[in-house]
Amino acid sequence: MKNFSEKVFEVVRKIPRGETLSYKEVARRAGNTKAARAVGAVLRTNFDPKIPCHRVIRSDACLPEGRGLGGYNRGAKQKIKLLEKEKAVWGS
DNA sequence: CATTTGACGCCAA
DNA sequence: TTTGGCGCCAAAT
Repeated sequence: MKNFSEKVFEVVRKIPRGETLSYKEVARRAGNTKAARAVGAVLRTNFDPKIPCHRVIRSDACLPEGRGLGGYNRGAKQKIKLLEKEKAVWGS
């Protein structure tokens, strides 16, 4: 049994290239479906290039850019760029 | 140790 | 359909 943050790191690390998971999904895999918020808090605090946190997006990311895909410790701009580069498709 | 903040999500009006 | 409010969890102050 690991701490929530550790589980989150594992799940995010397991995300295959070109795939995207919502915070809710990651939280669910981590053990708490309602901990979507906590997932963001952990990812924001812990920097780690081994963890493609840019593949973790909001559930309502399909909405107008006003909300964006969520934040990113390296800049939301970079996050979107990476997703596009990975040919990842999330909503639409 | 208690309180506030925040990369979220869903329900109600 | 769009806007507002509530709930949940973990980390920071």
